[in-house]
Amino acid sequence: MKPPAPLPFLPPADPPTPRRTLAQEVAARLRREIAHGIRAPGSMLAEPTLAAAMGVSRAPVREALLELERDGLVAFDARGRTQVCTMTAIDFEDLFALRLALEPMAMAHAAQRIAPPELDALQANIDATLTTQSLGDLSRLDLDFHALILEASGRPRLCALWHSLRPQLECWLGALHRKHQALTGQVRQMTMASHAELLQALQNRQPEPARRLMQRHVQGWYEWLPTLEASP
Amino acid sequence: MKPPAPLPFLPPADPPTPRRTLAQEVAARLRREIAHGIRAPGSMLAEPTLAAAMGVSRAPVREALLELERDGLVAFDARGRTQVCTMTAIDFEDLFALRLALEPMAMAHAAQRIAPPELDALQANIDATLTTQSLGDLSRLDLDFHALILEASGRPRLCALWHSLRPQLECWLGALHRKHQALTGQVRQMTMASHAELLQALQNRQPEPARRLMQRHVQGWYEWLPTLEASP
DNA sequence: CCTCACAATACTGTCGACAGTCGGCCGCAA
DNA sequence: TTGCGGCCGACTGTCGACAGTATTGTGAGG
Repeated sequence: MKPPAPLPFLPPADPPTPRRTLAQEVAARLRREIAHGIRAPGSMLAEPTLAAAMGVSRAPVREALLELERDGLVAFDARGRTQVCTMTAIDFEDLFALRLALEPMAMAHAAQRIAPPELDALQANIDATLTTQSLGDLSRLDLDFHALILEASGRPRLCALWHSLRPQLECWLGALHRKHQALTGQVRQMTMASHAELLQALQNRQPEPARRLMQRHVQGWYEWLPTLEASP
Repeated sequence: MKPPAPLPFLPPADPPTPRRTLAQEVAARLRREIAHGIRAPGSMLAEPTLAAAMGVSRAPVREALLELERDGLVAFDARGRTQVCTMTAIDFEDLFALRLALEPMAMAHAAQRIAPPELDALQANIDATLTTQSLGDLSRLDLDFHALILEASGRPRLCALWHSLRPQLECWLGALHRKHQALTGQVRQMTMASHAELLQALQNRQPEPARRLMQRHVQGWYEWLPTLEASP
């Protein structure tokens, strides 16, 4: 049917995971909207309304809402209706307590088995941090850095658990950043210094010092963030 | 309209959560079938087949499969088809490493804030353990005991993370138990003794000793289970 | 006998529709 | 004016159907 046409130039051809389903797109969009505060905590998400707004049927929307519930961004009431979760100070503590349990462990594992390409990716992340302009980009790179370490730990469930917390972290940090855009430079400085130390610890390949360093790093954030709240 | 009829006898009236949706029932059934080994690891789960087998349409089945994926019992390939996960020795280590990170932390929190009704529930669990006949019942009560402690910790996310691991634990323990029914008595003895110690530690309300005890308890199981494997 | 092309099959992702149910609003009566 | 009852609307849970696509079996040809 087609003329010979011997691959004029191969099309974009990134078949690894272009498997974007509508449900995933809806979920990604809702995640962004929640993280950006467009969907306020406590507001209801009705399936027909969302479906109409996004030009799809209810099926992908329903699937996306189930995914957001897994992420802890929305909750279903007894009658199945969906509501954007509200983050309290207790949730904040809870979240960081879990980071404090999971990330040092991942760091110890990663120090034992990390490979050069992964170290390069971490270095690239630090380099990219240099040119960020907004706190939004900065915190995305920050979480990416930690995600790389989790993946380098080689523990799939550990990694999965951390990723199930990430959307809530993004949501929390997003709310924080909308109030403190002015601090970008200072935060970037802190982040880069800490991450460079973490990278160095991974290169040294000693699990225990690496674990302790990550413990201090997360603890440091945990103790520093409330000071931001106190001084708007 | 009605004659006086002063509440002849109030109907079953358990409106707390009879909100069983078809998707939840399908998910529960599939979970059981996977834990019991009826759905072998690696076997495919096609939506139309399952829907026909259970007498429902594809919609609840699809929702149930998403839930099972969240539980880590099934996985989707690149084309969206569903496959029962296979558990390897690495997965086993992974799972227990996470218990070792989460449960001692929960134990420390629970020791500080547990209330009498929750202590009673733990005692009732230990009592129920006395009359169990099968390893299946035994491990369900065992996991219930730990779940009660997680809930008593008052950290919703910590609890949610642990619950996301539970189906995999049930699956693993189920496979183990089908091979070692003979050991029920011995296992019951060990479990009851350990759980009584844990309950005592909670009553003492001291976080650090409680944490260390739970650490030893989980570590003990982690080191004991492989010896079961070695001596069938 | 092996290989290649084609047809038949099977499954996923998505859509629109329907029944059941609950909350809210309006009107009516005391 | 206030309390009550019935009607309307909205939303969820579920169903059946369709298009697109990859897989498998089959048959023809070398």
